[in-house]
Formats: sequence, C-alpha cells, structure tokens
Amino acid sequence: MNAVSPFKAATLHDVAKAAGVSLITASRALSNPGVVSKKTIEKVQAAVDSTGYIPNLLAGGLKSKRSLMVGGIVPALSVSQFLPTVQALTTELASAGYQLILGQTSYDAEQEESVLNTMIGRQPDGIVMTGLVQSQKARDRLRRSGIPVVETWDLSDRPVDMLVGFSHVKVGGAVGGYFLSKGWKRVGIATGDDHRARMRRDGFQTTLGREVPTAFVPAPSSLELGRRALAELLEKDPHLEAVCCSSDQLAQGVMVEALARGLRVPQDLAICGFGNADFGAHTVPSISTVHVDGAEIGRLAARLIVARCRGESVAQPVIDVGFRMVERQSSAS
Amino acid sequence: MNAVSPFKAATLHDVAKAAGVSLITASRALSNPGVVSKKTIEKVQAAVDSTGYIPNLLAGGLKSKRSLMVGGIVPALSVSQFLPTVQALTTELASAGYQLILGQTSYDAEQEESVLNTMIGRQPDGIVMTGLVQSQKARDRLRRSGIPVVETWDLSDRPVDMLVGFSHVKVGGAVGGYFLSKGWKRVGIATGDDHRARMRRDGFQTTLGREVPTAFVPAPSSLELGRRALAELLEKDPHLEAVCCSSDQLAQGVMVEALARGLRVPQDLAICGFGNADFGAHTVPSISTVHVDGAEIGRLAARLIVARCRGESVAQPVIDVGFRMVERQSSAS
DNA sequence: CTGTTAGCGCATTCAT
DNA sequence: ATGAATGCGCTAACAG
Repeated sequence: MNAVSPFKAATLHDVAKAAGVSLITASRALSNPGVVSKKTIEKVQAAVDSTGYIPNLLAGGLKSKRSLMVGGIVPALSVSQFLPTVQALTTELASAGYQLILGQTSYDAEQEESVLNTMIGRQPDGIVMTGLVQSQKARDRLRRSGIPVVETWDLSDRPVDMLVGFSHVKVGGAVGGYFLSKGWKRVGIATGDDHRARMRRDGFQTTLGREVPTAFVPAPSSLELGRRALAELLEKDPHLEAVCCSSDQLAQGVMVEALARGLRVPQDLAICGFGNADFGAHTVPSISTVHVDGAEIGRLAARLIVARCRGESVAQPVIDVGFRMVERQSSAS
Repeated sequence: MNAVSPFKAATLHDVAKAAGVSLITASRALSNPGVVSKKTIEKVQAAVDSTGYIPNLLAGGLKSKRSLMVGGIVPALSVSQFLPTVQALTTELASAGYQLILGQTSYDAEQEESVLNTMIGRQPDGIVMTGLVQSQKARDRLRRSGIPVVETWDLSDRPVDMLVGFSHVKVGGAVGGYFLSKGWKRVGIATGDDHRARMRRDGFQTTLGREVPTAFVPAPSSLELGRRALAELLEKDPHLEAVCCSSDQLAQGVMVEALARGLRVPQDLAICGFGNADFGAHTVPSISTVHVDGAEIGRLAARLIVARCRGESVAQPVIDVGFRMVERQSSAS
C-alpha cells in the first residue's frame, strides 16, 4: 500500500468556514489572540480541533519573512565535540519556537559553500556555524543575505556577524605552559588535522619555543586512532615523557596503548586531552584535559539569534567563553 | 552594528528581467534545463551569477508541494547510539537534495506529540523517527497527514507507515543464550530504562527463565553510570560472574569499575555491551557487544523516503536489518 | 521551446 | 473587534 492520503489537509480557510468567521479572524485568533474576542477564539479553537488543522509554516513564513527555522552547520555530526553545542542549540531554539535544519560540510570548503547556499534558500531566521566560515565567497553571501549568523568554537578578527568561541592558540599555549611547568622535555602531539586542532598545536609549539614530534590523524578522532598515534610517536621518540592530544578520545587511545605496552601513566608517560568528554573523569587513570563549555556555546548562540530575530540590539556580538585546564591523574605529578 | 541587510535579495523575477526572458523560462532553465535551449540557459545562468540569486525554497515548496525537507526525530542528540543513523540519514538525504530538520523528544510522549505537530506544519516530504511513535494521537495525525514516515531501531506489528529496525527482544534473547552457553549462573543487568532497553532485558530474562538482578540507569548512559551500576549490582550479588549491559558506554564503565576493584575481566567478571561503539574493539580488554548497523538503518530510511517522494512504489516497507553478536576479550572463555 | 494565467496558504496592509 | 483585498516567490497547468 503506497497510496497517498485521501484527505486533503485542512487549511485556515476550512477552519474559518467551520468557525463561521473570516480567514483573517481565524488567523488572528491563533497567532495574535490579544486582539480577538474571547468568544471568537473559542469558536476558532473548536474548529481547529474538529478539522485537525495544522498551520502551514511554509506559507506563513513566505508571507511574514519569518520561517522559524535556524540553520545549524557542523563538519560532521559524528564530531562528538560539537554534540553538546548542537544539542543545547536545538533545545534552546525549540523553547523559542524555532527548529534546527542540519547541514554537514565534511570539513570541505566547497561543500560548505553549497550547503550554505541551499541553507540560505530556505530563508532561515539565523545560521549557526560550528567553526568559522571558511570560503570568502560564502562569507560575502552570508553578509549580503542579511541573515543573522553566529560562528562558534573559535575567535576571529573579522567574524561574518556574531561569534561565540574561544582562542585555540591560547588553549595550546596553556597546555604547553602546563607541560613546561612539569619539566617535561620529550613531548609529542597526537592531533586531528582540522583548522582548530592545528591552531592549538601552533600555540603549544610557540610556548615550547620549538617544533614537536606530531602524529596527525584524520577526523573523526577515536580511541583506535589514539592507539595508532602513540605507536607512531614512540617510533619518532622511544623515550617520550608526555603527549598532548587534540581530543579526549585520542587521549584515551594513547592511554590504552601506553598501558598495553606496559608503560605507567603518568609516571612513564603523561597524557592530556581536550574537550572534557564525560568519560575522561572516570577512566583509570582519569584523563587530564581542557574544559570547554560546549553546551553554553550552543545556548548563547541560540540567544543571540533569537534576540536578533526579535529586533533587539545585541550589546555583545562577540563572546569569548574561555576554557580551563582540568588536571587529573593522567598528568598529575 | 545590528542593521539588517540593505540589499533586497534577488528574486527569480530579477533574474528573468536581467536575462531578458520570462519568469517561467528562468524557472525552467534552473530546475528543468532539459526543456530549455542551451542559449537561454546560458543567459539565465549569467543573470543568476550577476544578481547573486538564491532560489527561495519556501516559495517553491509552497507551490510544488515538495519542501525538500525531511524531519528527523530523536530522543536526544546525545544518545550516541543513534548518531550513525542520523549522520547517514543526513548525508544520504543531502545527496538527493533533501535537508534534515531536527526534533528532540527527550523520551517524552507529550513532547513527541508537539514536536511532530510543528514538524508536520513544515510540510516535510518525509519523517524519520528513531524508535516507534509512542502516542496514539501522534500516530493518527501522522497517518492522516499523508507524509511518508519511517520508524527505525525497532519492530512493530502495526507501524505507522514504513519501518527499518530489528527485534530488541531477540537481541536480549541472543545475549541470554550466549551467557547460558558459557555456563554463567550469577549474572546481572546494567541497563537504561527506555522502552528498547527494557525489551532487550525482557528477552534476556525470558531466555534465562528467571528475573535477573538489574541496575537501571537514566539516559544518556555513560562510562560513569556504568561504574555506579556495577557497584550497585555487586551489592545485590557480590559473586557476580557476568554482566549484560544496554550500551558499550555502560559496559566500559562496568569494566573500569571491575578492574579498579581488582577483578579480572573476563576471568572474574565477564561483560557484554550493546551497539558496537567504535572504541569497544580497542579497549584492554576489548568489549564483547551486539553489532547493529546504525548507519545502514539511516541509509535505508533515507532511500525509502526518497523512493516514496519520487512516487515509486516501495516493495518492502518493513525491513529487519538484524544484528549479530561480537565476541571479544571481555567475555571470551 | 517559450510565454500567460492562476494559484499554493497565509499574514500584512488597509478599511469598516 | 472584524473583514476584503493584495501579494510573498515560485511553479503547474495550459497555451502558443
């Protein structure tokens, strides 16, 4: 049975007819009840119930220029670092009556451009990017579209519009400073090869004042890739003392591999991750990391968009949410 | 600076004028180039480039009854079990020109109903649910809406429409049979309390022919909750031989807690998870689990929706993707 | 191959 | 407090 529904969905027209009022009165009764008499509202409500009317948001959006949709763009949903952000974004937006349309770029600038184009075509009331918009063409398009945009998870001198993030260079610098304070000389890096991870590596190396043996792994990072990364690093330097990882998943992999090789953590090898994934506090030993409040980023981004949509002027369109080091057993001295 | 764009976005009207053709010819040149002369297409394309035209998909959808959007509904994005499904769904849909609108139910039937209502209002060309639709009201609404629906990750005698899933009772039964074959008598269950996890527990207990000590944990399951669950189970039975977990995250937590207490895995305590998360193969010891192809579920769901949208008749609207036991070190004898 | 006509379902003018 | 007209931007019919 593949037949389409035999029922034509009820429109506002049907509701108005059933309620014995005009189209526009029915419309107002539903979307602006303040200006309609109580009796009328009741009649309309009864008609809605009896007809099973569901407003066509496409039509409403076309006319009112408010689609009640917000575009959310991630490199890939499986990048678990962004998950709390997307989740909080979705929840916070839903509570304001907006829904999220998802787009994936696969870390590819061309795909980013095409995703943004179709996204703009859907007339979203806002667009939230995880990361900065890469291509210049896309940046221009976004600006000219007039759609409120929030870039997240990074900082920039010239954001497209609004921004909620933090400095990855500073994160790398902080971890580098921490390693220096511990006196570790023979250190390595296990890292993803995306833009932000590279910024953290840059900051780390700058603080250390030199290049550091590095194992690059493709996205998405995982426990398995962490194990391989440590194997690679130990080939480069068999006497490694500490490893800085671009995610807690990688860090856990490095740790598993180290323990499997009979290395003690942290005595023989210290490990630091990034992101403060929930499992990191509960492994044995627990994993030192850098905490970033991903959910807060999502909430703030949602609020910026919603404020803009309401025509409120946004006092602080660029927000640095910062970060903090979390020392746990994997690097405690 | 909170000013809205000073440029009014170009419409198809502007493109047509710039290209010196009629509105509908411009429309066809873009969406149905086969019926337009090559010269005209070129003129229109040039006009598109010069005006920066981006089609308004809301308007197109209103008229054509094809919104090119598909609703995707999950309990919560953080339920990592569904992530490969949502990711594959998004990717596969994108390749067919559709985009995903996200909805979250928080495992709550009322919220499911309200999410589905606004979803229907957006006139999606299809709706994909992770799990079955809970509320009867929502089921009726969905049926009457005529929108193609795919429920996933479960089986049902009377699906709303189409279905891609597997039997959780059978999964539980398979794990129970596996435990029986190993001769483990003192067994426990660490499980989430959602519908599907309970079905697996039922299947497990039915096969064992009795009730089994159980630690229930709230969603989303995590390593931490797994540690607590084992602590709870060991209080109920200090001589536990094996634990069946409702996710690999829980299983990892149970394992970490066991090792932290000096128990050997699997000699003192055997562990089995569910979901075949990527890390499970690479922990030490590696984690036995039940494999379900979540990405395949997403791909199949997308194809069913797309086929329906193209008016093709769907030969097999209910697909059982099955599962398989994956024995690893945590339960190897 | 191209153009004209007529809406899709609703919300924003205006009027009463 | 209610209603009539108008059009958002686009595409499905039909015409030529």
